[in-house]
This record gives sequence, structure tokens and C-alpha cells, in this order.
Amino acid sequence: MRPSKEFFGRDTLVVAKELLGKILVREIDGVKLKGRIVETEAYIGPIDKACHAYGFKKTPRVEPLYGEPGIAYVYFIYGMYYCFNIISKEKGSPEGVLIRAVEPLEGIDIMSQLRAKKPYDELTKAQKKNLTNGPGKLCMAFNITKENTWEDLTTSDELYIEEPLNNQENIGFEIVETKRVGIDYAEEAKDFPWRFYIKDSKYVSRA
DNA sequence: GTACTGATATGCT
DNA sequence: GCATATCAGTACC
Repeated sequence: MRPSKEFFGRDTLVVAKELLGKILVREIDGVKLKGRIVETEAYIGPIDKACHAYGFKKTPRVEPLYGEPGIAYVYFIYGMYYCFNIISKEKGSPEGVLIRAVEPLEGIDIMSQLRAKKPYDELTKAQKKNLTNGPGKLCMAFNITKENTWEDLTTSDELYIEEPLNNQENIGFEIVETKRVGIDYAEEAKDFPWRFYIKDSKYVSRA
């Protein structure tokens, strides 16, 4: 089972919170990579100075933000890195959820090769910890590029979200709400508590 | 472990 | 020209 269009079509803050604990699945040439989502951020264009589409601004890059809920928006930042977002709310509303960090579950050796060009065993301690604990890093590890923009996560077989098993790890975890990071320029919007992560997870970008 | 620096696409002025 | 939703490498506690 995977979340429906209705799941992503709800309020952005609700979607951001409920994505925590779900599984991000990436299939490359029939090989599956899986990671548990442990950190997200909400971006709500109409009222959010940190959002690329603040005040219904529209440029070629941000077009996907106005698209159907459940599609991917992957943008290129600082000339080197990608960030992966999922569109929420209804079509025409420029809102989305940035996936900031995941916990590697399956295909860890492939992720390691994509990130450091080495098998997981040969990574340093720091490299193991840094495999997917940041927006640019998880895109490298999952081989997500701007080619994946517009991909529909509710129908795609190569990039989608999966419901987790109802085991101990996935029920009853605590969600921490806090301020977002890396957006000091956004004035009052920088203090909005729109960053969510799973308490005590070792795989978030910042505790 | 923390502090500093450089890489450089995209959109804004 | 200038700033940014970042990361890796290096230099140092």
C-alpha cells in the first residue's frame, strides 16, 4: 500500500508530520533502495518567505509547486546539490514538504557506492553517519535528480512512498516540532515551527 | 568533535 | 553583480 492522492492533498503541515516514519522507495534498474523518513520541513508559498514560491511567485523552476499533490519537486541548489520535495495541498497552491533526512533500510551498499564510490564496509565512521542525514545527501544516496521532478509518487514505480509495517519502531515515536534551518534571511518566517523530526533518531541532520 | 572555505545553477536587482 | 531550502575537505582543538 502507498499513500493516495488524498493523503498528499491535505494541509501541508499535516502531510509533513504524517510523512515521518513512512518509507521512501527508489527503484533503479530493478534494485530497490529504501529509507525511513525521519526529518521533514513544510514550505507554504503564500505566507512563507523561505519558500521559492513566496507570494505566488512563479518562475520555471518552481512550476511543480503549483502542480498536483503527490508529485516530486527536485531543485538544484548552490550549483551542486539537489533537494527533494513532495507537493502537498491542492493544485495551484504552491506548498510542499522538503524531505531533509532518512534512515537507510535497504540497498545500503548501493547508497554507499553512489555517495562515496566505496562499499559500506570501507566507509569511515563519519561517512556512515553522513550517508543520508541531509537533503543534498539523501538525493545523492537515492540517485534523485531533477529528472525526477514531476514524477507522480502515487503512480510511479521508480520513486514512491510506502506505508511502514506496524512494528514497534513505527508506532508511538515522538515528533519534535522546531524552527527550520538554513533560512536566516526569511525574517519572521524563520521562526515558524515547521520542521519536524523523529525524537531520538540518530539519522536527522541536526538534533 | 568544531570552524572555516570553496564549489557554482538559478533567479533577483 | 549578488544571494541562496548545502556539503566535503581541511585545519585545528
